[in-house]
Parts: sequence; structure tokens; C-alpha cells
Amino acid sequence: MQNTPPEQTPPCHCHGGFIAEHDHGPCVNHALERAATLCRERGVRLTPQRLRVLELVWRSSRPLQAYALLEELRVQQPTTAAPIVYRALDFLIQQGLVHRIESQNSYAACRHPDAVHDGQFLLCTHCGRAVELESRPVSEQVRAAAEGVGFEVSQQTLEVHGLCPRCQGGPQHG
Amino acid sequence: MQNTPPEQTPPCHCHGGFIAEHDHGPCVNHALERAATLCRERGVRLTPQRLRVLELVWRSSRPLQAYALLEELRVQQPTTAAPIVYRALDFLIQQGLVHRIESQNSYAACRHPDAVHDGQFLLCTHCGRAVELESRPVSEQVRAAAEGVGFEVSQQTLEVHGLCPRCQGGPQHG
DNA sequence: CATCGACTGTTATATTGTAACATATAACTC
DNA sequence: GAGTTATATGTTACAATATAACAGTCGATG
Repeated sequence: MQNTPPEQTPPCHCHGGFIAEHDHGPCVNHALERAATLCRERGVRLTPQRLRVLELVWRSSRPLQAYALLEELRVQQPTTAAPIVYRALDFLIQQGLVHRIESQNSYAACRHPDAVHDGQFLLCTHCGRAVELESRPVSEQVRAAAEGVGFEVSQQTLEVHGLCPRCQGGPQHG
Repeated sequence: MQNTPPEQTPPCHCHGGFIAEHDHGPCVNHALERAATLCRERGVRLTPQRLRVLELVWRSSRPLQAYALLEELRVQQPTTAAPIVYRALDFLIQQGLVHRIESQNSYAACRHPDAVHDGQFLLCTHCGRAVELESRPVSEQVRAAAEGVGFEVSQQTLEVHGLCPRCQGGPQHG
């Protein structure tokens, strides 16, 4: 587990791979600023509620479910109800800032929201962490295979279950 | 409804592609017989309930949701309750006879249950039909990409949304 | 025929997600 | 800035999806 050189790399290792623990705060802040910029550029409104949900999703080490988010929102605002969460998630998903993990009814922050891309996740069945794969070749091959049978692709989702590097070969918990 | 498949070709076009309507009955019967054989070989019990659910899933031209299945079961047995359906589906999925479509909370018959394989579906957003892709190269490439980041794959699901050949280029309904 | 394990029947409830409508806030126009 | 429109939020109620728990039944096996 070697360190990656800090120069020219994104502000944290979050941008790829199953990684060791680290101070996640700066990554979150950077992501939120980036999201704000993107929304400004797109002329859509990243309201405080939406920002708050995005922050919670980013802070979590694994995908969150809607009602877990709801509970967290209720810490500060006990009257918050389900539609608040779902509306915020709808918006964030539309903007490509959050992905929905279909097989878990959960929601994960998108690590590279700049370019629209397909949802591709590696989901560790042991520690519950999720990592975005974002393999362009896979996307392309899927598209080619679909077009090969005359299917016009608009969206694809890939969810891969298994064991992340840290959870392989031992009973220790991640 | 013959006792044994007389030749080596599959009995209908169901085995691949978005296809024209046809008499689906023989395909269903063949599939159910094949399922019975597989279960016998595996030493597991394809009970009447399970067989009934499998038949309903096969008869449907598109994936069915659990409560839709429940309604159909209730036609013959009005007291049937949700757990019946979910237990049957659990079994059928375990045996690879049915796939769950995660993005739709729905269930589709597996067209080639002989060999265990990954769930890969083309889902038409217009007519609602689903077709299994079953592209081995895609599976392999996904596995390779995952292993490339040290992830040990146990299961993968791919769901591709878009327009099937029949639903492209026109407002007519499929 | 006793017993053990698997399957089914049933009730109740948990979890996940939306409809609908009232209110509030932002953005736009004059 | 007042009026107007569109968008976002607050709130209640409920729909849709899924499971827990336990009692009863059936089937194989010794």
C-alpha cells in the first residue's frame, strides 16, 4: 500500500480505488465546491437542502439509504420528511452528482461528476464500501453488444458484487 | 409438449433477441420441463408453487413485479400472501431460473438457465420488454477491470436501458 | 411411525418511495 | 418595487415493496 505522490493528483485518493482511511474532510469540501460550480454553470440551483444531502452522501464511507439520510437530516431539523430526501436525491442524480445503487436501494456520491458517465460500481459484500469503476472500455463494449442486436442504448448500470482488496483472505472486519 | 426435445435447436426464438410475436406456449412448456430436469439433477424441489411462479414469469411478455405475480396467484388461490411469492422467487433466483431486474423491482425468466451466468438485460423504456444479453466478453471484461483494481468478483449485474428495435423511430406502441 | 428438515399458510409489520396540496422563496417583467 | 410566474419546500397521507415470526404441514429417512 504505497502512497501516491501528491503533486498533480486530485485532492485525495477518493477519486479511485479501495483505499486506506484518510482525512476525508478536504475531499468533501472540494467535491462540494466543484458541485456548486457545476450547478452554477448549468443554471440549476444547488440549494442548501440539496447541498446538505450531497455533503452527507460524500461524508459517508459507504452508500447511504434514503431513510438513513432522512435520520441525519432530522438531527438538525426533526420535522424533515421523506419527500425532502427523495427530491434532493432526484435532483442530485439528475445532475450526475449522486448515483443510485439499484441492488441496495442506496445512494453514493459520484466521484467524477464533470463528465456524464454510466454508473459502474464495485460493491464489497463484506465492508459495504462502494467504488466507482468508470471503465470507458466496458461502457463501449456494452454499447457495442447492445447495438449488435439493434438496441439503442440510453443508459446503463453495472453493479459488481464481491470482495474489495482489504476484505479478501481474512475474517477481519473492514 | 413432447417428452424429450427432438433436436438440438432451441424450440423458439425466445432464446435471444427482440422478436416478433409468436405462439409462446411451447417455449414455456419446454422451459418448465427443462427447469424440472435441472432441479431434479440438483436434488432441489421444484414444488407446484414454485413451478407456478416460474410459469407465470415465463408466460409474461415482460418482467413481472412481485405483487403482480401475487395477484395472478390469487386468481386460483385468493388467500395467497406476499411471502409465498417472495419465497418462490428466492428459490428460482438461487437456481438461476429467474433474474431480478434491480432497476425495476421486477423479475424475468432466465432464457438459458443451464449454465450459471451474470444478469445482463436490455430493457426497453418504451414497450417494457426485457431481453437477456448474456455476452460473455462483456462479463470477462468487467471481471478483468475489477480484478485490475484488486476486486474479487462474485456476481455482476448489468442493466441497459434504451429502445428495442421495434420501438425505435416511431410513436407506435409495442 | 417418529422425527427432522424443508416447505407452506398466515398475520403483522418493516422498509422504501410517491401523490397531493399548501406555503414559501427566487426570478422575471413591467 | 409590485405583480407574476416558476421553482422549491413543508406536510400529511398513503402506496408499493419486502420481511419477521411462528404455527402448521408434508416428505424423506432411519
